Amino acid sequence: MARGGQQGDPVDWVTRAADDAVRHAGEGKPVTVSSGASPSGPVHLGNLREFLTTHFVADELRRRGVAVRHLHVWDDYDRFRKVPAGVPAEWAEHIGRPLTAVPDPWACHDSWSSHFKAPLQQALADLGVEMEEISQTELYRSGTYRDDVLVAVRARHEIDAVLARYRTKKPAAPAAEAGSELESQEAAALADSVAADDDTGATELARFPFKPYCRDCGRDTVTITSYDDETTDLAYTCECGGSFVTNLATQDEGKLVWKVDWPMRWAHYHVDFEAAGADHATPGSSFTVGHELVERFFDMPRPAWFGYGFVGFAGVQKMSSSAGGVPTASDALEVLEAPILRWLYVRRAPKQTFTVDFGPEVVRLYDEWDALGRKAADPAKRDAAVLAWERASSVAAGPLPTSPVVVPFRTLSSVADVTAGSTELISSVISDLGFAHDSVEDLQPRLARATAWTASLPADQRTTVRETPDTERLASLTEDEARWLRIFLDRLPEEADLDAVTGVVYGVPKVARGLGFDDAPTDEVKADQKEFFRLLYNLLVSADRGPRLPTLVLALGPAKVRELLGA
RNA sequence: GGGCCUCUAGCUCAAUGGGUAGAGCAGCGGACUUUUAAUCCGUUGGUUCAGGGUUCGAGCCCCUGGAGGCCUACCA
Repeated sequence: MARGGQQGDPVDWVTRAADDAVRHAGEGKPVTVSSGASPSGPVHLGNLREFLTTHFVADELRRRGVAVRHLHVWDDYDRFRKVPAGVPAEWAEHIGRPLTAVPDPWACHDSWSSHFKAPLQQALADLGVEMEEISQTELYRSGTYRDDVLVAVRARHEIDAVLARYRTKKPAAPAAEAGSELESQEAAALADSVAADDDTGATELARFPFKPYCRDCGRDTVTITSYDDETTDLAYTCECGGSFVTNLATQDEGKLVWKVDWPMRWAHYHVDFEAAGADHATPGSSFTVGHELVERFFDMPRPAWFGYGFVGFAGVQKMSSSAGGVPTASDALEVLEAPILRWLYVRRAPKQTFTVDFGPEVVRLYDEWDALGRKAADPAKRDAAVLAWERASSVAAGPLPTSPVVVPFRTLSSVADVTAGSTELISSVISDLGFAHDSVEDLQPRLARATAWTASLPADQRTTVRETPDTERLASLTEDEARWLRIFLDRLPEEADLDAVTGVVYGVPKVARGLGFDDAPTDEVKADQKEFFRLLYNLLVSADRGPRLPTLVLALGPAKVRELLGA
């Protein structure tokens, strides 16, 4: 179909993934797409791809009228692995406990996991992502997976055989090949692995697919000592000294190891599509192993899937308020409108890596977005790029909020730069620049983004308005300079009027040379203008150049200008 | 060892199941009463890393090679 490139709707990766998911579920059946993430730290823009990739597929299905469930699994029953920088060393005590059982070091949430979930949940709401969140802690604890755990435990030998196949490396070619240091390390690891395989009892239990959290100390620092298939009693000892027996059919005190947990979950919820990060998408990794496990032991075809690439960051200045120094979705939303952030993730093929740039590129990004929006208004121009715009700017339920009056981001940020952040003043200057609007609200949400972005720029890229007059400079004015200032102050209108101010700014040197305000400038006047402008920049912003003077003067207001010019 | 991504204009990057290689910046020319990372118009500039193959047609698909980057490799 769609030959000749004539008609036919544009197609992108989302369309194809949605097709795959429908095929997997069966035509006409409800579709389940799933994402998963661990709240072990700040959920950064790389992790966001997990949520958004899945969301776009779910949203496409909703647009088609398909019954779809976007299931988001929080891996909050995973163990706390290490104490990150910036967290008190005492937290080492919690290593080995589930993330939901670790206290929040910042004391603002009820647990470690909530602390990192909460900001992301807000960001996702802003991004229009609707999903059903589930907590592995709650589900494991409530016994939801009991039967699935028993299935995995009964099949543990076969499962281990599968896992072993993926982890056993092919014997490295003759050691005579000398090889690098790395290779000899691998050889050593291989030897260990082979030796371990020869071991029977202890090793087998060491690879048990279910791991309990210690009933006493709550950590997973346990060693399984026996398991009885008849009674489903599992005995373990813990490094804390405890020694207990838990029953897999009646008690819920642990979880499946994660390579088994994943396929179990696919089967339990009948997941039709789940994307995987590049780290998981590699052969022999969790995904490929999981695919085999879900089909052989949980009796379900592997979900449709693809791997997605990583997200890089650039131009991060004062961004990234959260711990870790990596920008999060909330950080990005400070600067980017929600549709634009969505656009970054939908416009590229999933496998492609891309970089989110918080520096000067932001301006261009907004310009391109606005240009694409204009193109999208013409139905005849609907192509893949427009399709990406549609996916980014709205969800099945409707469009995401946009600024009623669209002003170029560059303009907003420049004005914000010189107006010390007062939105009323910005609004007024923007009006004077020719963007009519009824209230500040008409400029939102873009204005707030522009203000935040401008504030994040390094000082040398910003304009710093003087707080007090430059008395030294004022005391050493040349004769011409003094005359210009006198004329300027004399003529400066009290009303904010861009044309009037422009006239004065350019007219001063003319008057000084005996010409009229509206006379054409002579070469001498032009030279004087340069001098005069520099003087004004010196006195207003301590620089030789700066924003266009009429707008700068307007932005500062007559009172401030008079003060800085020594009136 | 296995896998993935990237290589396109001076720079940063587009080109979404093959159909005339495009933008921004920089440069150059011009306009504007205007030094400005807040104006407009025009314009220069590419053997798409190399070599083969498939095709009426390849930046795109296949093979080989090169350079750079990333991921993964029993207990995450």
